[in-house]
Amino acid sequence: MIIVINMSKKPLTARKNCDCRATRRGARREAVLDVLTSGPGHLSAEEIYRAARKRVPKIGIATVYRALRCLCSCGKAAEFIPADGVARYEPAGSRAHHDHLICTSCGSFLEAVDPEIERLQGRLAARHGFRISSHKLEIYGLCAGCAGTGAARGALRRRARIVE
Amino acid sequence: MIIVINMSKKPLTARKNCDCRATRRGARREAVLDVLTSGPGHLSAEEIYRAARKRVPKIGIATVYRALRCLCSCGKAAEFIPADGVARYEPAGSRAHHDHLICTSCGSFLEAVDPEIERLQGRLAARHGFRISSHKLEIYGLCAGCAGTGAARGALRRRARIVE
DNA sequence: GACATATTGATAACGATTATCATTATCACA
DNA sequence: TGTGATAATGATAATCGTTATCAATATGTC
Repeated sequence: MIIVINMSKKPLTARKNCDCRATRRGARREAVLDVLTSGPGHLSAEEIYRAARKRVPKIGIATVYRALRCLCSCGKAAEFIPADGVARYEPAGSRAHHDHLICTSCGSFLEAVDPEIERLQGRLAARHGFRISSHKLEIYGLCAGCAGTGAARGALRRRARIVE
Repeated sequence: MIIVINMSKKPLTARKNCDCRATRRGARREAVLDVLTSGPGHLSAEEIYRAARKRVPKIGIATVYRALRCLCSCGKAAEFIPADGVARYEPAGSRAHHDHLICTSCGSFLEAVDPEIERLQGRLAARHGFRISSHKLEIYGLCAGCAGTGAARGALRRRARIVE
């Protein structure tokens, strides 16, 4: 009997001592990591693909997905999935855990963390005999820029379609 | 000029005085709501579809999705999307807001709420000039039942595939 | 150089969800 | 009680982000 780990789902634990085989056609994976660390952050795979093609024009979208999975599994990148279900990626490892404030008007992502909230989550879990491995806190609303200036109309327009 | 709200995305605000047209072929939507309120909760659309067919055998999956969207938009149901990206639904309206503790071993969902965490989220957002409209807190880990008893192996097995 | 093997790009496949469309049931009204 | 208007339905095609497949290619080892 052979047990094959189903790699279609990302492994939960990070690989140890993985360099994403940087010396073996590594330009691709280094390019993806480079896009992550030099870009604005919170990019989707598609956006990363477009940026990476400027560095490695022949790179394929499949390779980008493979690189992202590899980078995530060895802790160099982190994935998170907001309410629209499209995965977004950010550099990790050297960066601390944080939560996200997501603007429903302009789509911007703010990073924030409140140590007290983190601590209370542990307390909440303990109250239910639950052993935390990770958590995800996403706050949706209007960012400072959009909250004042006709943001509601902007948000509405984004959800409406003009016919004639 | 006619403005058509794009119904392909669920409206953010609940419809007012919507009875989901209960008197107009309402058996379908009532059946879906009935599955939601009588079932174990946190069901996927597919699971709701299978349960609803026991009540209305000829119901189609598209109608289930339509009913869920309608029920969500008028506040009778609530949708949330965990890390696997598959939407899950629960009855709403009479139920208070809560967060989810999701067991990565057995897949069970616990509901919990900590007023202090809720309050601190407001403070965190205010610190960034952010106006909250909603939030999503999901805590992943092992539930009380799985935390002790060989849960790690169970979780691994769920992610593995037996070949021969 | 020759072979084994990891990586790649193109593309097919996948799965959850949504759109389309002809059909059917219900409503308002005569 | 017809009758037309219209909303709801089921079957199914389409969509879209993501993953699997597979032949081709680049790299490492001997």
